[in-house]
Amino acid sequence: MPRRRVTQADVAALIGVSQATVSFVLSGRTPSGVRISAETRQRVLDAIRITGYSANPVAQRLAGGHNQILGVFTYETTFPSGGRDFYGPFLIGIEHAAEQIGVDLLLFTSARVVEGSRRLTTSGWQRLGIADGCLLLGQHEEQAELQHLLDTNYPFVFVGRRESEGGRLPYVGADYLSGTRRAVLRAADMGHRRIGYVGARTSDQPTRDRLAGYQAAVADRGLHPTYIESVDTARVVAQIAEQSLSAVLLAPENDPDELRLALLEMRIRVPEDLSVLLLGQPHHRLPGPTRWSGFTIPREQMGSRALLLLSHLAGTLYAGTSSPGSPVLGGGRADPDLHQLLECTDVAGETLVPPNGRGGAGTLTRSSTILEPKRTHA
Amino acid sequence: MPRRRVTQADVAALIGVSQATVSFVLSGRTPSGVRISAETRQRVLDAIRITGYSANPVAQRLAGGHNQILGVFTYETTFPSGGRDFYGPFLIGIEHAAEQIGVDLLLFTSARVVEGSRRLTTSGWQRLGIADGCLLLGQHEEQAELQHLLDTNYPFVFVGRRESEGGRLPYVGADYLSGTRRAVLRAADMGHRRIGYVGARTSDQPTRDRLAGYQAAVADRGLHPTYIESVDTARVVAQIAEQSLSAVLLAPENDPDELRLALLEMRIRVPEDLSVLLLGQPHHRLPGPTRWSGFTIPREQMGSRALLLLSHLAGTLYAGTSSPGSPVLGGGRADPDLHQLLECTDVAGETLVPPNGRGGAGTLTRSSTILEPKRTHA
DNA sequence: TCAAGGCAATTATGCGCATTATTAGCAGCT
DNA sequence: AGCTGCTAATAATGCGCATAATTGCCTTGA
Repeated sequence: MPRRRVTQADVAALIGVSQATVSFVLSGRTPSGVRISAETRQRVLDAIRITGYSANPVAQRLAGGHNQILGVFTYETTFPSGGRDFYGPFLIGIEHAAEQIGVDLLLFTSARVVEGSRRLTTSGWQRLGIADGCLLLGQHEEQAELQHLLDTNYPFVFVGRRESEGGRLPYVGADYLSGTRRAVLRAADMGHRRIGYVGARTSDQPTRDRLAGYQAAVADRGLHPTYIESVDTARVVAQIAEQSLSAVLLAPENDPDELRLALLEMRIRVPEDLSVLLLGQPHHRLPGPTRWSGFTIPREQMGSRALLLLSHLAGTLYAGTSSPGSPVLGGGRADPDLHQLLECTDVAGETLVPPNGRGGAGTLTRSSTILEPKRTHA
Repeated sequence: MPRRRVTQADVAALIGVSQATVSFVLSGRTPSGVRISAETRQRVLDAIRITGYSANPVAQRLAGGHNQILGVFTYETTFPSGGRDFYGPFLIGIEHAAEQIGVDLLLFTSARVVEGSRRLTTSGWQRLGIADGCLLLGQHEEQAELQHLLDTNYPFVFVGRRESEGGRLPYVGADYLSGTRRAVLRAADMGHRRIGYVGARTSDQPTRDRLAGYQAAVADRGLHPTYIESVDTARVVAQIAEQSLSAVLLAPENDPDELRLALLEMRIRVPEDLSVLLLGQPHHRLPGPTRWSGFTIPREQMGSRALLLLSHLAGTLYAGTSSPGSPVLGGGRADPDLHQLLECTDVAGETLVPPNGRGGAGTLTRSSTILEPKRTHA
């Protein structure tokens, strides 16, 4: 057993052929009119088995080939120490898919951190090249960086929907829009008429999608939209009371447990006085005992689907020595859809019930005692 | 701006020197009597700044250098989907350290899975070479594989203690032994005389360490050791009653909440009738509401310390263009300790109280009603 | 008998960098 | 002048693989 790793040259020498022949057999491709006889091919394969040869991914990559490594770039720290981790579920899916298709995952943890989020600067850039392609997770991407990505023709896939001119950014996202829409309809069908939306007024895609879904569904049912910006919990509670809402949709940046407590202080019970629908898993802390109604994002599935898509785009799929020779040039000339939207999973939960007193709001008396919040809002 | 990435040759051409000169300036090393004048060095550095050059990690590695990539090999799936993840906390620490020292993390998710655990087979083997070194996490390692690792002189570090002849396996572990010892002493100092140990009878290092700690502490205090093997919860409960224990140490493979419930069925309340000390975070499911006494493993710290150690061993630490030229050959000729044991963190918790009726066990009447368990044990 | 053409493979080259071996230039000395 | 010794750099090589360019051989047709 040689201490040095076995190379294609070793394999070739063993059966008296050239290194190039081994390479051709391995890749299955023969770009320049090269032919390998069935017999030679078999001898090479045997020699590979005997020597236990396995390609050096580094050399493969340097020579312009693929190396079965896919990158994962997270704009924020991948594994946050405080509270629940946001990327965890995605990574579970990603890892699962990676295991399935036999690729390694490269986490770009070395990227420079600017203003709390990682950046794809020139230096970070070069490092991407190690992998055949890269998954991008997080919200803080910059336009310039994306442009660069597109320009270089490097395969990448966003986890999470990304609108772009010409639909040039590939992504695997969750369908917040129809999820939110269904949430509204569920409440409406149960008799709720005053259904509010509580969330941050940011311009990220998920927020836009949720708002669009809310708006559309409310219009559908001839209801009146009520937007509540969630900066200060006390304020949110006050507004809910003022507007005598009987149900609210809660964007995931809210902390539902905190809100519930604050509501309780104002004698508004969930769900007896107020139904609550969660639009995705809350970002904050660990889940409490409450089974919130609403929907969840299929994060694991998003992760694995994204990796699969990326793998297609990167052409990282001839794996073993099996298939005859799928074309692996270009970038994603095959079928996989560049824009995949996954359905959100509705959760029945226990916080959606018919409106109080079966009439609708029944909140008039309550609201009168509540209009002036005791808390000062900083 | 050239579409192609900037290479050392480009930088060199810009100021009219050779590619080798650039390489020398970058690495700071001059193995064979090569000298670079301060002036030239400065010009090179300027050119690098101007062009935005950044090394190609792939080429670096192929040419026998380091590439600031450290591998992470987990014998089990890194991100388990069922229940709580075991590696998570380690990874948090690992990532944090990686970010600090500016290295990327390579997850070997492509390794073949044999009998439910990943293997470092020959093929998996080759892939390790991509990284400068590798972290190993998990219990299912094989002797042969480890031998191979040592033979090839590839830098690696175990997360978790590993005994080995000659102490050749580098690791960063938790001091289960003294942690367990302290747990016993805490109970004894509170008046407990009958302190049992509940755990699996496996031969892994943590179990051996815990048992050693238990044994030593019990002997210290002149107590009698009671070992209870945890296969069937009902049986465990029965034995606890039979032996009229007033406190038990619970190895982390037990599910404390489940045990507590089972105990309750036998009218044994925790902690009134039985004090319980947890020897590390339970492997199973999410933490319940109970604040268990005992200790926790500093998993995050283990992760980051391990990565730091690995980084030393791999010589992955000249980073920027700063230091004059630290020796980077050999393997870990510096100070970092190859065997690091981290102290476990004691947790006061609410399940350790003085023994019932201040006398010791006070369990005689209780045990008589309990001796025959109602459950059949499969 | 010789060119044309297909087959089966080989040789050559380069990816970007680290590193060894080598060279050019010059001062100081005998 | 010629040699040594020193500084400051360059040229050359190889890592292991992918791939373009090329070669040798054999069959076929005229």
